[in-house]
Amino acid sequence: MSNKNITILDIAKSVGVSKTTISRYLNGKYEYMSADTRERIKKVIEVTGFQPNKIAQSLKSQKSMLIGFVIADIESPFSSAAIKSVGNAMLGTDYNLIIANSDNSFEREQEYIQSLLGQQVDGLIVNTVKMNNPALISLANNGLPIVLLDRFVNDYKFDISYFENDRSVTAAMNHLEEMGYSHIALCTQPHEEISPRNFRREIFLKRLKKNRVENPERFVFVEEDEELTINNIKRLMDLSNKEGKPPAIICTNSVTLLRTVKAARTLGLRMPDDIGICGFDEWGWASELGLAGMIDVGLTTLTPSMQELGKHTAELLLRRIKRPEASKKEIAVPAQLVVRNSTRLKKENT
Amino acid sequence: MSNKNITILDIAKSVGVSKTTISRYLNGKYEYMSADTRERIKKVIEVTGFQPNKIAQSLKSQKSMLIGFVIADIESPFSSAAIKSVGNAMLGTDYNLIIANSDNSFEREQEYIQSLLGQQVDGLIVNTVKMNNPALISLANNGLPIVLLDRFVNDYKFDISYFENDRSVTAAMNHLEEMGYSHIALCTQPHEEISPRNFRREIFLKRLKKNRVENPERFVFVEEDEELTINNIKRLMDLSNKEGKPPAIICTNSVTLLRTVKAARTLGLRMPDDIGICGFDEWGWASELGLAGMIDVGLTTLTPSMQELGKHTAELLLRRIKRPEASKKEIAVPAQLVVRNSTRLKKENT
DNA sequence: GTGAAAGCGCTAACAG
DNA sequence: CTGTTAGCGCTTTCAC
Repeated sequence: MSNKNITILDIAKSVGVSKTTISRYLNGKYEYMSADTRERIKKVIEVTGFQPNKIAQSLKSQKSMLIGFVIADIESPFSSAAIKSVGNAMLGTDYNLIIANSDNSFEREQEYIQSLLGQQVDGLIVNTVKMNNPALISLANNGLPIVLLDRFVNDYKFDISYFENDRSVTAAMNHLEEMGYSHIALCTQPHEEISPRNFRREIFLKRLKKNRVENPERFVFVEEDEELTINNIKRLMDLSNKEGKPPAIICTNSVTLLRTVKAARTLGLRMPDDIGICGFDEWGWASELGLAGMIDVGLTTLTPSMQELGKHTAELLLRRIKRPEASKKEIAVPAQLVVRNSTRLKKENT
Repeated sequence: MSNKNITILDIAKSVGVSKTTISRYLNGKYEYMSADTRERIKKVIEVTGFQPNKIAQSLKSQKSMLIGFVIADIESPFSSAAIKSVGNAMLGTDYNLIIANSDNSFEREQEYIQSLLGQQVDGLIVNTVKMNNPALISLANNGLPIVLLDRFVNDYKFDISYFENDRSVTAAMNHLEEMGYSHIALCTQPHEEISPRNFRREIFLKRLKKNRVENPERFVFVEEDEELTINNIKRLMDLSNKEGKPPAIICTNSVTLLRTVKAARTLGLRMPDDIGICGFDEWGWASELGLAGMIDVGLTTLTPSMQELGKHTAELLLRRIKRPEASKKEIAVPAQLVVRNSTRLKKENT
C-alpha cells in the first residue's frame, strides 16, 4: 500500500489550487477549469507519478470496479481455461478480477462469496459447487449482479453461459454406435450437486433406455480416483468380452478423460481396438495446439470453445451490471465432436 | 456493490450502542464490552448478515489485503499452474489475489502495475516481461513489497522464486549424449528480455563449446510459430543424416515442447529413433496425472514442482509484507529429469 | 473558473 | 465498559 502516499491534496498544494479542481481534473471535467490550470495539473501529476487512490474513490462512488470470480476447482484445466478466457474478455474494461478457489467445498464457496461481498465487488462470476443454492438466489434477488459459469442452480433463472450437453453427448453416442462398439459407458465424477454432470448422465441414460439396455445405471462410472477407474474398466471389459466386440467410454471432462486413458494403458489395453475412449476436453490453449491429437493414438474429443464461454460470461456480467433489470439470458456454447484414432474401430473387428 | 447497504451504524442503532462498540466487536476487542452487549451484537449481525465494508476498512487501515499478480502470458500452462499454486498458498491468509495478464507486453505490464497500485495492493507478484526494468526497481526502492516469479530483473536483488536452470539443462544434455544422439538443439522462444530463456540458452551454448561444437549458435532454435519449428527440424535432420545418428531437441517450456512434438509428427518422424525430444514441462495439473507419459510414446521431461514454486512465491511476499527490511531471498526450485520413451534411443542405432 | 465543506463506512485516540 | 470525535482520500453539492 506504499503508494508513496501522495494524495490529491499534495497535488493541489503543488499546483496552487484546491482538492476540488484536482478531483475534477481526474474525472475529466475540464470545463470547470482554465486551460492553464489544466495544463499545470497535468504536469505535476506526470512528474509525481500520482495515482488516485481507488479505495477512496470506491468508498465515495460505491463502485469497486472489482469482479469476484469463484471457481470450484482451480486445479482443473477447465478452470485455468476459464480464468484465461474470462480474463481476456475483461481486458478492455476497467474491471479487475479477484479469483477465489472454493476447492469443491460449498462451505468455502459461501465464505469466499461473503469475503468478496465485503470487498464490495461489483459483480460475481460463480462456477458453483451446488445446484441447491438458496444463498446465491437470495444474493441475486438482492440485486447483486451474478453470472453462473457452466453450472446451473435450481429454482432460479440466472444469467449463465454453459456448455451444450444434449447434442454433444448424443453426437458421441451416435459415433460410437456407428463404429460398432458394444457397451458404452459414461465416466464421470460425483454429480449429485453439479448440473452439467447430471445433465450428461441423464442424456446418456435416456439413450441407453431407448436402446433397451437393461439396468443402464451399471454403465455410469462415478469415479474419484484412479483405482476405481481401473476396476470399472475391468468390469466393462468382462462384460463386452462376452459380446465379442470391444466397449467404449465417454468421459465427461478432461480430468476423467486423462485418467481413463492412463488406466487403460496401465491395463495394457490399446485404443481403439481393445477399447474406445473419448470425452470432453476443456484444456483451452492445449486444444488449439492439438494436445488431444498427440495423446496416445490421438483422442476423440468433444471440444467446446473456452474462449467463447469466457467471452459470454464476461459480457453477461457487464450487461447485468449496466442494466440490472434486463431479462436473464442463458447462452449455450456448443462442443464439437472431433473424431480421432482412439475411437476409430477398424471395421473388421465389428 | 449492492451489499444491502447495511452499515456499522445500522447495527449500532439496532443494538442500541455506538459505532465504536460495533467496530470493537468486529475487531475482536471483546474486553471493551460486556458479555451481554457482545452477545446482542452477535445476534444482530447474524440476523442481518452484515458484512463490514472492506473498502472503508482499507481506507482507514491503509491495508487492502489485496495482492496484485501480474502474469506475462495467461495462456501458457506455466501461468495457469502458477495462479493455481500461488492461489493455494494464499488460502490460509486473508489476502486476495487480483490477476492481471500483461500478455507479453511491457507497456501493458506497466499499465497494470499502475492500476494495481491505484487499487492499493499490499504487494505485487510479477512474472515480468523485461529483464531491464527500472520501474520495478524503483517501486521496490519505494518500499512496495514485490516478489518476482521465475524471471529475474537486472541490476537489483529482488525476492524471487525460480526454476533452477543450470543443473536441469545439464542433466538433459548428459542424458541425450549418453543415449548417443548426434546433434543436440535447443528450442526456445524469443529470449532477449526473459531471464530463464537466456540462462538456459547460455548454459546450453557453454556446453556445446565445451564439446567443441563449431558454430554452436546454429543449434539454438528461436521459434515463434509452427512453421519455423518444422523448418528448423528439417535442417537439423539434414545435418545429422550425414552423421548416421539421429539428433535430439531440448525444449525450454511446455509450449515449445508440444509444438516440437507436433511438428515431428507432421514430418513423419518417430521418437526416439528418428529424433529425440524432451523439454521443460510446467503444466501443473497434468503433470500429476502423467500427461507427459501419455503424449505420443511418452515424453522425457524436466519437471519442476509448480506447487513448490507457488508456495515459495507466496511465502516470500507475505514475509516481505511483514518484514519490509528483511534481506532478499532467491529460492531455486529444482526440476527433475524424468526419462521416458521419447529419448530412449535403442543402442543398436548408435 | 474555483473552493469550502460535508460525507462515503470504518477505526482509533481520547474522554469519561 | 462505553461513547465522542477526528480523520483515511476522494467526490460532490453549493456558494462565490
